[in-house]
Amino acid sequence: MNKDIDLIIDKENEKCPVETALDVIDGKWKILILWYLRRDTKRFNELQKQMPKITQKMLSQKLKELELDGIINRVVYPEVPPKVEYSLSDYGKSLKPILKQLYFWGEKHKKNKEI
Amino acid sequence: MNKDIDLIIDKENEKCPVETALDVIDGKWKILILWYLRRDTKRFNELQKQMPKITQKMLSQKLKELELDGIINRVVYPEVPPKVEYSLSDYGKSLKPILKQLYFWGEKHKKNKEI
DNA sequence: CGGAATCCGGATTGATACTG
DNA sequence: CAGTATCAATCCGGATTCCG
Repeated sequence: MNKDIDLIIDKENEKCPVETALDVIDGKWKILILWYLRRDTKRFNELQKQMPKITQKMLSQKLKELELDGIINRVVYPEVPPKVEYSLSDYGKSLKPILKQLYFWGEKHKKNKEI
Repeated sequence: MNKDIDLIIDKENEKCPVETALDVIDGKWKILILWYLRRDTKRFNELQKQMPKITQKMLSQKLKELELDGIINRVVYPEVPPKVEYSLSDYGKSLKPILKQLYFWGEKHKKNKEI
C-alpha cells in the first residue's frame, strides 16, 4: 500500500486508473454525499441538512447516479410520511480510503484557504 | 495517519474539510492533470497528448485555475516556437496521497467497470 | 509552431414552485 | 418527507482565430 506513485508508468492507449475512479465519483457533490454516508445510513432530509448548498434536484440526481453505479443502497419504507434511507454499499465502502485522504488534506490545508 | 474516519465527528456550522479539498480539485480534469504532472514537468502539448479527450480550451483553463490556486507552477520560455512548462508546486505535491488512493482504487475496480 | 482567446450551441446546474 | 417540474443561469465542447 505504500508503493510510490512516482514509480507507476503510464501505459499508452489504456485508460488511466485514476480516470476510472473519477468516472464514478465525478464532481463535487458525489464525494460529499459519500462522506456524509461514510458511517451510517441517512435519510434524504438529513443529507440535505448537512449540505445546505446542494439543491434538492442535485441531491436527488446524484443519489440516483450513485445508486445506479452500485455505490449506495436505497431503501424505501412504505409509510406515510415517506421514509427513504441511503447507505454505502460494500462497493461504496471501498472508497473510504479516498475520502480519508481528502479529509486529511482538507484538514491540513484549511487554514491556507480561508479568504 | 491510520485514524479511522468513522471516528470523525462532523462539526455543525463549519465547512467540512472534504469540501475544502474538493474546492481545489473540483471536477474531473484537474485531478487528471495533476496525475500526469505527478512525477515531472510537462509541456502543454505533452499533457494534451496524454489526455486525448480534453480540449485545448479546457486544458488551458484548468491549468490556469490550478496555477492560481498555487498547485502548479507555470514557466514560460520566451522562445519561438513557444514553450511552456507545468509542474507541481510543493503545495500541489501534498495532493499526491489523494492521487495515490484514486489510482489504487481505479486499478482494483477497473474490471468491474468495463462495459 | 505552441498555446491562448473568442464565439456559439448544447449539456449541467441552480432557484423556485409544486406534488404523492 | 422525499422527491418532480419548469425555467434561468452557468459551464463545457468544438471550431476557429489570433499572437509571439
